[in-house]
Amino acid sequence: MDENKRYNVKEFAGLCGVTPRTLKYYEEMGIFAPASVSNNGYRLYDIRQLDEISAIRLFREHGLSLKEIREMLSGDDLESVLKRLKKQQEILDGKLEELKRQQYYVAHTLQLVQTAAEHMDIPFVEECTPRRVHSEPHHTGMVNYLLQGYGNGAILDGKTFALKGTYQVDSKGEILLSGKCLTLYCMGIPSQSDEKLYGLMKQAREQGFETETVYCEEILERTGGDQGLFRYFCMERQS
Amino acid sequence: MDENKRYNVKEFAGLCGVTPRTLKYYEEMGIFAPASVSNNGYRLYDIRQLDEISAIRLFREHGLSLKEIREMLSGDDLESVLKRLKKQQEILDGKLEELKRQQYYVAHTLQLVQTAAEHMDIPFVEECTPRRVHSEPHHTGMVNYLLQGYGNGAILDGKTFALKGTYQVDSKGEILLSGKCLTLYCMGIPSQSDEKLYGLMKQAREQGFETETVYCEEILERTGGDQGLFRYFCMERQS
DNA sequence: CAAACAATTACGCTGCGTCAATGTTT
DNA sequence: GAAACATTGACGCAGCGTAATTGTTT
Repeated sequence: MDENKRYNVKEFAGLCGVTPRTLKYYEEMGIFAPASVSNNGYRLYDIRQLDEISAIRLFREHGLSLKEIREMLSGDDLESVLKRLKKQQEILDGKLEELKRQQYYVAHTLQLVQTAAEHMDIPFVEECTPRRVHSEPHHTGMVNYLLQGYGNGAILDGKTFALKGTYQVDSKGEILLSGKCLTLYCMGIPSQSDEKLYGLMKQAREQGFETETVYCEEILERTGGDQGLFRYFCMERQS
Repeated sequence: MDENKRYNVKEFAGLCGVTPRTLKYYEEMGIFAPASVSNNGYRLYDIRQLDEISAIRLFREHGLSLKEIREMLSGDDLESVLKRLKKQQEILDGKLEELKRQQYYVAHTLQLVQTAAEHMDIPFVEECTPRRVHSEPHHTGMVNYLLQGYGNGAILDGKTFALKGTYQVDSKGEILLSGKCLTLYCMGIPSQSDEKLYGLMKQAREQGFETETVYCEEILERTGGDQGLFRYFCMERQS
C-alpha cells in the first residue's frame, strides 16, 4: 500500500534535497527518469529511486561530470556495482589525503601567523623548529608552506644583509638548523626592513647570539601591495 | 637578479598549474593582476605572485565563488590573513568530517555487496551485526546505508512472507536483533523471490533456526530496471 | 620569412537557477 | 474562480575552454 506511494516532483525533489529543475535536467541528460508519467503529463516518482539520485549527487559532489556519472551508473549487475563502490572508495581516499595535507599546512601557517601577530616587530627568543637542506630548490622565491609543502629560506650577511645563500624548510633532507634563536617577525620587503634588522642584530650581539649570518623566511608572500610577512632570526652560538 | 625575473603568461601559468585563459579571467574579474605590463602589452608576472594564485585555486577547489574569494582576499593586514586562515580551517574540518562519514558508509556497503557476491542465492550462517529499533523511521522504503546513515528493515511472516512490521538498522536506539542467523542474499523484488525464500525457510527449519519470522533488508535499491539486492535472514532460536 | 608566442574578441560548454506562458488540480 | 501546483521553453549565469584574428618576438 504505502510502500507503493508515488511522489510528485516537488515532494520527491524535497526528499532528495534537490530542486525539480535538477530532476528534469537529469532526465534531459538521460541519466534519471521518473518511475511513471500520468495522463496529465505529471511525473511520478518512487521512493526507491531515492538512492539513484543520492548516488548521482554524491558523484557530483566529488567532481564527476554527468557524462561520467551516466557511464558509471550503466550496468545494474553486481560486478558494476562493486566497481562503482571501489571507484568511490578510491576517490574518497584520494580526497581525504589531499585534505589532510592541506589541513596540516593551514594549521602550520596559522600558528606561524598567530605567533607573528603576538610578537610583531619585537625580537624574542624561540625554538627554531628544524630547518633542512634540500637538493634542488623549486625556485629562488620564497613560497609559504600552505600548498607546496615546503618553504625556501635566505641566508643573509649579518652586517650588510646581502644574500649569501639559500636553504629549504622541508620535511626531507639533512637537518641544517635547530636550537634556540632570536626571532623577529615583521612586514615589508627585506630592503625596507633594514632598521628593524639592525635592531635585531644589536639585541643578538647583546644576548650572545651568533651575528655572522641572519636567516630570512617569508611566512606570507605579498598578500596585496608589496607587503609580505617575514621572519628573521639569528641562531644561538655553538660552543 | 634572478629573484626579480619576470615570467610571461605561459611560463607563469605553467608554474601555477593553470592556463593563461584562467589568469586572464581572474584579471577580468578583478581578483588578480600581472606585476607589470610591458610596452607591447605583454603581461609580466613575478614569482612572488604564485601564492596569490595558489590561494585562489585552493579556495576554488573548496567551492567558493570568485566573488567570495575576492572579498576574502581583500585586506592585507594580519587580521584579515588570520581570518582567512581560520575560515580555511573551518572549511577543511567540515569537509574532512563529511568525507570520513562517506568513507565509512562506502566501506560498509562495499563489504555487504562483496559478501553478497560470494554467497549469492545460497543460504549461509553469519553473525547478525546488531539491529536496532529507532523511534521514527524516515520512510517506509528501504534505503541503503551509503548516504542516510541508516537502513530500514522489514519483518515478514515466515510462511506467507506478508509484511508484519519494520525495524531500523542504525547506530542509535535499542538493540533488537543480534546473534547468529541464516542469511540469503538475492536480487529482485521480494514478491518475485518467493521460491528462493521457500528454500531459505526449509533450510532454516532443518538447521533449527526460528522460522516464525524472516527479516528483510535491501542492500542496494534498484540500480536499474527493478533489480535490487536483498538480504533475508532467520535468527537462531532463543532457548 | 616561418614558427611560436602574445593580445583581444567572441562564442561554446556544463549544470543548473530563474523567469514566462500555459495547463491542471484543489 | 483563485491559489498552488504541473508542464515546456527559453534565457541567464559562473568559470572557464576553445577557436579566430591580428600583432610581436625569435
